[in-house]
Amino acid sequence: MPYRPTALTRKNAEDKRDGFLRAARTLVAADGFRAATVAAIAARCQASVGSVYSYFDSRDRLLAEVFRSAAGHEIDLVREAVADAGQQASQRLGELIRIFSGRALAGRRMAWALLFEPVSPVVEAERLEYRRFYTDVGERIISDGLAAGTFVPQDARLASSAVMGAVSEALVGWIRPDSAEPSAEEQRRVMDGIQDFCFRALGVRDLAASFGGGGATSVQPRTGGRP
Amino acid sequence: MPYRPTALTRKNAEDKRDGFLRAARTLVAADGFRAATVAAIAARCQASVGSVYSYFDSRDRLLAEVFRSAAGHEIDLVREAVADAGQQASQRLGELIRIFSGRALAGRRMAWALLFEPVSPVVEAERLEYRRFYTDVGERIISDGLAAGTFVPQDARLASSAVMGAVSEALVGWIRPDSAEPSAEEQRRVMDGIQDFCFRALGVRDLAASFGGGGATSVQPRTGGRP
DNA sequence: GCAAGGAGTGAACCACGGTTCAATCCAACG
DNA sequence: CGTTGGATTGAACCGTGGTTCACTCCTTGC
Repeated sequence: MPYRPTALTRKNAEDKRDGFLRAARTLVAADGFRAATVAAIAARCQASVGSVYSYFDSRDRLLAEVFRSAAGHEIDLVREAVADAGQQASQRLGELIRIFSGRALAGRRMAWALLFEPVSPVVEAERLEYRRFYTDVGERIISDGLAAGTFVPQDARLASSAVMGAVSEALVGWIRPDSAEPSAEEQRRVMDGIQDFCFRALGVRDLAASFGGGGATSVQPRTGGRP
Repeated sequence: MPYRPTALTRKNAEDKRDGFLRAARTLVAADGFRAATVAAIAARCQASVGSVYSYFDSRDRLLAEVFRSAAGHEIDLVREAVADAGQQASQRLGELIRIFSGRALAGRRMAWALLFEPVSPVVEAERLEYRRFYTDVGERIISDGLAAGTFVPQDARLASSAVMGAVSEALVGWIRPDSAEPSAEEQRRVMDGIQDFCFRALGVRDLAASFGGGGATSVQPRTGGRP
């Protein structure tokens, strides 16, 4: 508020900006981007509509930033999990799939918003990048697995896309806004099913060697008995 | 136009209605549902905006009908191809995948509109049914294959969803409005890749017995040498 | 106190495309 | 011909939600 702009004013301004972002994020997590109107965001901060525009060029940019931050958080978790999973391509891909699905099932509204909700082109551009990240990570893992002979020969990029598609589509029924929340038991079954599906698709060999032997996976390329 | 409503007037009215539907469909096929504004539809029939509303309750219903008809046509083709494919579950699923992908790659704009374009809730409801059809057909085929021992034990519904997701996601990069048209060679590669991926995921056994042995598929659940 | 000027306000504005409806047209009947 | 009434017209209307901007508020420096 003084003449010279800089002081702790800077901090206050940043806090305010952050407040708007956090408010928007909360709204998105609860009811999707659709619900994050400028009026709702402002109201949640006990601020006026106009003040939002002194911190953001437009609603689109604000929402794009919300998307980037929320998606970035998911990405970090996945990246971390994949990094901690060791060398085995199958283990790394398993982590990718499980963390991705687990997070989606845990935060269904947000997952739906990030993955499926219709959004403006500006936000859609963020989404494209976001999806691309997963496809890239998947491709890298699959390429490694291919080189190591863990997977059956195939186009890594195509396979990665297909994996992401399979995961997304298997999830969408469970995270749609009007769908009922799946029980923990169901969640486990879905996640296991997805992983098994993808592992088979990639042609994972000697699963027992990769994992403890118990666990979710029941991939038996040739014999296949009932669990 | 006479007092008594029925005559060949009936036919004329139906023709007109059909004209609007066809016009809308052409617009959708060219630029998606977004482009099918009431004004554009009317203009294409040299009619006025208002006249559209004497044949349809609302734009949404009109577009829903367009969706249903376009999607219905696709469904017929798939149903037919699957029926002609014989008993083998793997063959039937192969047809489903190949016809679906082939059609999408041949009519990219329409495929994008039907599968991915953001649409109003009313049209989205049609889409849900449309996707459901494919998932149902897939599930039935997979169940049959499971019973016959053609596929490895798994949840048929989940697997069907995953297959449709894998197919869709593998295609989306090629049918996005701003993507370049893939060459025939690329199209073949994509379709083969998708089918192989899905077959492996399902754990198709003794492929050579199902098919001629040549062709695209190169599924080797255990041995898998380099091509 | 008082002037300065940045921050905040919120009602008005705008864009957009679907929807309406009073006016008009016109083929068919007597 | 004159009348009838369904078909057609298209300009005006509306709902929605993002965006603007003239005005107020309030802290700071003198």
